[in-house]
Amino acid sequence: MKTTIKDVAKHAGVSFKTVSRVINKENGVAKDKIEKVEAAIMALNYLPNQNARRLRGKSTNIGFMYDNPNSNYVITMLHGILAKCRERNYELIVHPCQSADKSAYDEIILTVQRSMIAGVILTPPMSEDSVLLEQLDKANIKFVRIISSATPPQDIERTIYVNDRLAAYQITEHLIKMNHKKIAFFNGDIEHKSSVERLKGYQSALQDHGIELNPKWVLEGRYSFESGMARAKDMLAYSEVPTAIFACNDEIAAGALFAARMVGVDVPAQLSIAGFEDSPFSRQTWPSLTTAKQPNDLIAGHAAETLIDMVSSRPADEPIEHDHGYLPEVLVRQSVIELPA
Amino acid sequence: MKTTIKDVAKHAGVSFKTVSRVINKENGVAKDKIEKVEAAIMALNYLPNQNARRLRGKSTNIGFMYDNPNSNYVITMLHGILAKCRERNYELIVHPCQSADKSAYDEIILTVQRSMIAGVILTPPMSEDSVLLEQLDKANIKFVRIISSATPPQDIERTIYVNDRLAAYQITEHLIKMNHKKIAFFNGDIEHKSSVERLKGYQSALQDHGIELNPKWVLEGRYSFESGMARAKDMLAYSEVPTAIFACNDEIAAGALFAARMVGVDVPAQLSIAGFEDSPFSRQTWPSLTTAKQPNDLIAGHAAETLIDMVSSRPADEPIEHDHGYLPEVLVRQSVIELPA
DNA sequence: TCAAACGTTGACAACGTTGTCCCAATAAAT
DNA sequence: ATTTATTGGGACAACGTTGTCAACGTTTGA
Repeated sequence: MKTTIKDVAKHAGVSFKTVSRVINKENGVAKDKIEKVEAAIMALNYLPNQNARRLRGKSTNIGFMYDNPNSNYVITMLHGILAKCRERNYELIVHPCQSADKSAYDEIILTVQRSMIAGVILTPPMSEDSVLLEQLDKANIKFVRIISSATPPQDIERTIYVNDRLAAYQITEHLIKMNHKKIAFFNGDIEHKSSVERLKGYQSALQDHGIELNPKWVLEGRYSFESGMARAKDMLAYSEVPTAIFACNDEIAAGALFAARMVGVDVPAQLSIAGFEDSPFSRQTWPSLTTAKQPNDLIAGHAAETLIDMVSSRPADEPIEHDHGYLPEVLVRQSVIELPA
Repeated sequence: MKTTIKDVAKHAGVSFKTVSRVINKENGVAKDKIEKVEAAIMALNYLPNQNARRLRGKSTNIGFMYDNPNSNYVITMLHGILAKCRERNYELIVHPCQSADKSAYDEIILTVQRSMIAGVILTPPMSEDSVLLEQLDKANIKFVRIISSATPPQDIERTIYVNDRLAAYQITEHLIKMNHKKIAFFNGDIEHKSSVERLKGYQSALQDHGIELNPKWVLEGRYSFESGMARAKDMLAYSEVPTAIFACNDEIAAGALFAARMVGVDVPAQLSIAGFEDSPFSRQTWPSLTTAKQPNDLIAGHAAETLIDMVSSRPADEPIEHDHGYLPEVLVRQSVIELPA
């Protein structure tokens, strides 16, 4: 038998409404009663029934929708979001989905409505699909999204952005400073904005350092080990082989590493490889991967905070500045070697 | 303005209770009315308010508590559980925790009570902590746990078990069949029952094949890359070096692989390495790891199903047979080589 | 001294659903 | 024809909370 607000009221010798006031920190309750009520709450180990609360008032659920095969990314985001939810006493509905199947969108919207979710957090690639965003707006569902962008997006109040372009620029620049001039780029899924951004960063770094881009060395592909392996195998059979590969993420880099080993090319002695994302295994390959680390926990926390502020309709404490978005940090490890000048 | 059950009733020309009956598939409603009500539900795009439902009736939340640093494991379990939850119309509260900090237990129990969670799913290592289990029982919280065991546990009705011992036996046997006789064992966290079980499997495989166990080759450690690397570095400096390593999981194996490469030992030519768990990266190391794959999605789904049956207090459809628990499957890849007989 | 104002408190309705009960209409049995 | 089951469906309470409003006692100002 659960203890209810009325049990507390009886125990404290007040009406149950007064107990409600104390719980919700409304003002207009005498101090001695507050103490009595709090004592009663302690004594009875009372916990408000969230369902009743939600029935009467507003929803305190938010959703996390994702369509990303990378476990590590998802878990990091999840933990960042959960931490904020606990802090703010919100509950999280986790909802993995396949955005490939566009009928999934209806299902998402249905889920949101059914679960009385106040708003959702979207991550790439779903966060970049304008069809989905429009549908959400039409269904009047609030959301905060995380995207890849080099400049503040228009809807900055509900968008957290990560400056992949600048980070890719820095990685490329790092390769150039190590005297690499023949630098290949292995792209990820072209539908992901991050891959486009990373390519742009690569391109402008080359340009700024007066290195001509060889289009044969810019390879399309996917964000997968297999893609990296296949592209590297192709490329290593070229008549002119680059001295370095900038892979759009660590999986691709690991695939390239694997292929290099298969055909007997030594990394980094004969070929340098850089990745992106700082996946856990990037530290554990041989050689370990030079890569860029994204502060995903911070990003997720920020997104959750923004969403909760939005749906609890109280003004955000102090709008967090985003002058340049979140900037991944370059991690120098062993897979890139310096060439003689 | 949300549409409620009464709007539907008005639209269908029946009382709202009848609508409730239709929704809950209670019998005692004429067919024509059922059709009318269903049409009205469609027309108004009505969705029952879950909070009101839960307030009146039982909780439809279950919890997933975990304390496992392995993202891939967690995500796989999560998805297995979520799939069942959707099917059965339950909601999942995800709750990562640090079981190291024993005060976390109170917090878990508090969370369960606050969120009106009907029951929780526990994974190793938490699922093996008798203190936690006792506290849950005392707090009258239902749970289903997943553990490592070679025989059916006493509380079989709320325990799903994975036969790590037999799988480890099979991996070891595989090594023996490849003519390895000097086989080292790199253990994981000794507090995890899985590591104890895997060690036992290793031991009895050796015994059954008349190979004497060299205690110097059984090394304590943790379930981590660093542990595998350190142990391998130590071991490769021994006067007598084994021809194969059976690592308690893939991370350890990857660490050993890394160390071998560091000191110039060729894998698999000079040293075979087998892992355990089939982590995604185990396919992507060079050479790819021979390992054992656990059917984690099935296991998680089974756990969720068992728990939901338990808390919805309806007898399980047909109790699923577990004669020997779930058996991981040996995956032969490249990191183990056959020795001349 | 009385009225107005204030701070404090409680009675009651409402949220949207499900469970209980009971009544009406029909079918079956006498 | 009358009674007895059986079925369908409605009225109402209940779940545990918050919002609204009125009433209370006390202080303040005229």
